[in-house]
Amino acid sequence: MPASPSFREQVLALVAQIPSGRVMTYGQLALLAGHPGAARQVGSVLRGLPGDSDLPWQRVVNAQGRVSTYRVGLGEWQRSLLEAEGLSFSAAGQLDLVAAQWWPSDSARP
DNA sequence: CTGATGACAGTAC
DNA sequence: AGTACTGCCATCA
Repeated sequence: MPASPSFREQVLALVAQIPSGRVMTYGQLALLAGHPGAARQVGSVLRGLPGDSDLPWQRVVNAQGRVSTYRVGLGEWQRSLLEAEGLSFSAAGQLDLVAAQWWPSDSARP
């Protein structure tokens, strides 16, 4: 592992801490990773993850509370996983971030 | 090193 | 409300 944790390592570490039934946004992960505004890189990191990764990458959604999968079909799968964890999606396929968004106890929430 | 890229976010219309 | 454009910033060629 690199001596200085890269942005990628930080994001992966944060995603690994997301408990079941909760989600985090890309911008939030970027902020907690120490690089506010780098939300796009968070997506790039998750994009490179293998499908059988141990990381709960499916619990990462965009600021709108919707899944931003880069591949059709994968979004349906991700949505099913989140619903199985107790999350509720609206008719538009969005979930209530106010109730579902999770913040590490280490960080102060707004 | 420079330019292009992108699982986003915020603002404008 | 939904769509379009811009800004941001870490990787990759």
